[in-house]
Amino acid sequence: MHREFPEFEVREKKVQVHSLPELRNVNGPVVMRMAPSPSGPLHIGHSRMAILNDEYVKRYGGKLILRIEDTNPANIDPIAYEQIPRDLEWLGVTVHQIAIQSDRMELYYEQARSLIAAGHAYVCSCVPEDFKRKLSASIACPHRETTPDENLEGFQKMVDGTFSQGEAVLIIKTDLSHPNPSVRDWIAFRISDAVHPRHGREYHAYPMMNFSVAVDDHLLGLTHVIRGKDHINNTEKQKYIFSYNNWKLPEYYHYGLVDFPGVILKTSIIKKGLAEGKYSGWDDIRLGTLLAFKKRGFTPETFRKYWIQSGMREIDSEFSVEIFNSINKDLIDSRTPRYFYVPNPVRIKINGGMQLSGKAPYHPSYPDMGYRMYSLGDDPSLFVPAADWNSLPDGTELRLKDLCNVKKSGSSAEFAGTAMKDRKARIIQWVPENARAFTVHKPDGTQDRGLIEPLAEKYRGVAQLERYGYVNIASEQTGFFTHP
RNA sequence: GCUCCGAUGGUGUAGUCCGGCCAAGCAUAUCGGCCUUUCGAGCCGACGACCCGGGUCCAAAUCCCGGUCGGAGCACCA
Repeated sequence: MHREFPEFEVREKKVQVHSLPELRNVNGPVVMRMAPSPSGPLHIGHSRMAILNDEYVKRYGGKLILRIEDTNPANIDPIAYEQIPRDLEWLGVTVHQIAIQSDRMELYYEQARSLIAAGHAYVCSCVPEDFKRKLSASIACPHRETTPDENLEGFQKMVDGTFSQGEAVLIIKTDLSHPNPSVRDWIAFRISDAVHPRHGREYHAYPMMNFSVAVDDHLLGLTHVIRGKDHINNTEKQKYIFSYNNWKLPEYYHYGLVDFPGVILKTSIIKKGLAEGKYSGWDDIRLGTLLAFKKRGFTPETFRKYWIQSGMREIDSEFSVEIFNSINKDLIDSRTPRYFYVPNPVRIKINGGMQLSGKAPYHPSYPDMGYRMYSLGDDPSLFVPAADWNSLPDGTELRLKDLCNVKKSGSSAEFAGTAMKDRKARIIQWVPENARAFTVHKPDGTQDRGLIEPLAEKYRGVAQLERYGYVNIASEQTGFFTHP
């Protein structure tokens, strides 16, 4: 359109504003929560729930409650009580209050008694198979007609340990003809003999998630609940508790499930691997834990950007490593120094050179970061990547980056000046003879062994190893691969 | 099987509630160009999508019906 006067063309750069939709019914501050089960440290899957809730609390003001749902004593790893808050802190998630469910047992008992007294719950001692059979046929079990007094007495026996594991459960009456059989008369309490890491054997009757969640969502004053789609049916069940008590329902949102191809997230698998010595720890970089991403040098802001960009719709999706890496690269690149690393090195001698010296910027876009200077002397030897060297036919001219041109001649190289003349020549990295052995551990469990330039010795943190990738340098000899 | 939900380019999404400004925006990937002593960054360009079939309407990605495909849940896990 403005071809003739391109300088007058006003180009408005559209800034991508990926923001989350407004929540319904926000009147003043919001109260939200995240509720991981304490089976281990948080992984990337949890980070979505944490970030989304945190984003909204920060947008509207209010508070975010971390609720640790430790009501199944058989599935608790004590490490979680400490590690989950640390993981959240690293993510930049602001937790205003922590509620540990196993410390709130009396509240659940109280609510249970009140529902029993009102005739909304009953103690059932049917064998599970019978119970299920009856429910699927929409038939009431005989215990459903027990009087509130008898049920209160029965519940007391569950609580004080007169009944033992498996002998009785407390059931919430719902609707026996509900189309979804799992919503019909669901279990609110069961008895567990397992030792609870915080309370030992103090309690026998433990609330099921649907009961404690409903009670807490109300008592803690939740205004909005954001959680995964896998909870849609649970929401349905929990609504009965709200309705029996005439409690105001929070606004519910359920985001779609994310498939993380090839990422190891399941705590059961991780624990098995840890026990077998297959993984070095919860931060083993083959895992999808936040600890592992941290170790690889990812910045927490990457998680936030990624999940905001993914939105909150109910569509299931596949996690895009590509986009995740790209976000991280964009965030870290400008403050990441450059170094030379030569994986699988081959030694070459440069003939005909004079006093060779190298001068390479720490960051080409930021000269103020300085330069790496190397004096190599006459006819020096150095190392280059075998993959590059061997793929070039004899006689090819190539450039050793920030050093000089050479012409390949067997296993040595003829000096070919220092001027940039052939812009098409391949430019490769190199390291001097006194380079150090350096191993890069990669998330697929493999390692690359090679040589890193001496000036990287003191550096710790993520560096861009030119033409190789971003690596979190952890020690003089080892680094963890971040991404290409 | 039953209940519920969803479907926009290779990938991730915006738009769908309240139909028209959407011959569909952004990001990422790929390809090409510029720049650059990195296969990094930056800039420019190209590529590429509304699941299918009906219906309503002046007008449908958006509403309705049917189909297909995919997902979640399914009862002493959370």
